[in-house]
Amino acid sequence: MSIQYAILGLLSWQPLTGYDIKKMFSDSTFLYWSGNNNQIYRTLVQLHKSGLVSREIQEQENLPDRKIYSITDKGSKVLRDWVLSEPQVPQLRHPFLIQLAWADQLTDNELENLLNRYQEELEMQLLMVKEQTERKKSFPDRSARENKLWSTISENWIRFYSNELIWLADLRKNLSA
Amino acid sequence: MSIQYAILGLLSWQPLTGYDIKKMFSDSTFLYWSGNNNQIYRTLVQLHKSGLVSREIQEQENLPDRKIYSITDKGSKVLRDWVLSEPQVPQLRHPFLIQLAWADQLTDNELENLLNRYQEELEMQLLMVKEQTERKKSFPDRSARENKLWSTISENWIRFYSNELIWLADLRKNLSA
DNA sequence: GTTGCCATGTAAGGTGTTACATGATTTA
DNA sequence: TAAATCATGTAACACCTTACATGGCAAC
Repeated sequence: MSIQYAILGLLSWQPLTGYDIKKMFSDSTFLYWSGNNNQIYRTLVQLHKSGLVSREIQEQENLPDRKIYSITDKGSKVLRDWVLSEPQVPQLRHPFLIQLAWADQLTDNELENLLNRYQEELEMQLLMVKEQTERKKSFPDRSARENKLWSTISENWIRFYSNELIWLADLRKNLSA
Repeated sequence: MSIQYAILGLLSWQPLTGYDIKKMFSDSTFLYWSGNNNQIYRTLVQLHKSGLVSREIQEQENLPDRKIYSITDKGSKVLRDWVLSEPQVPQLRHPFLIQLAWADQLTDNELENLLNRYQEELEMQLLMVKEQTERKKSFPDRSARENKLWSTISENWIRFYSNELIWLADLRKNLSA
């Protein structure tokens, strides 16, 4: 899946500039792209070319013009079709498991050290996601059902890191047994 | 992280051809690359150029020569350094959450249908990972500690999909409440 | 007689990243 | 006076994927 549907989704709420979108990406965990300029600005141009978004240009003094993008009817339809399309299972890229796979060459101390460092990383991520959920002001509130959906999405990430910590604790137990 | 350390890891067990490696990738969940030719054969050439692997060529009649790659001392060192390097938190690409994020426009029926299809996908994946763990003959057994590490790695994937199913059930409860 | 396995490789393109570039305004 | 924010964009390249190409052998 490419970034374009995520952008269409954001625009389905409100008109935004590329800069706004970029910030929303980097503030959000579940919109998992880095939010780099290259991709966002190019995608917006493409969406505009395909008629899925419209563009209003606001001139500014001493700053580049603001280009405010809005979703079109066609864009809304494409978004809806995508939302109804075949759900994909999450893709997990887990380099740490690959490190572990060949970690038998390490001493017990080195291995323990590795596990400790991984645990720290996880705890940091978990904290970050929790904070994000608290703030969450970057996105507007909507219907009751939408609020449920959104809080369940945050919950998904929190559980992911929590479960990973549980798994890690079990790994320690298993190793020392 | 790129595919090269995974390949070095496989070669740290035994000499292999590109074709062998390709099969191991496509048989394995946690080596999460597609195992396509282009990447594997090119990476092997690069590893060879950098002196991290050596290559023995076995001629065959009527078939392309087998190129059997083995890890070198230098390669073993590089692998070890990588295993000891800073663990990275897993990268989760979860397009379904993005679908859900904009799913408020759907009717209750459409949403339920979407959740059902996602559940089916998850159950299929879970089955596949479990079967893989049962078979698991593609990789040789080693020390007791290594066996622990490997079974914990499989366990990580099984839990991931199981937890996702639990989360999905909770989402249903939450929506109907 | 078609499918799958063995074994190599190439072509083309999609998707994503980091870093570079500009330049005024506000904040610490 | 250094950094962050606003706002656009480009360059270069890393990584990964699907599909194409060859061709013999074995199995069903």
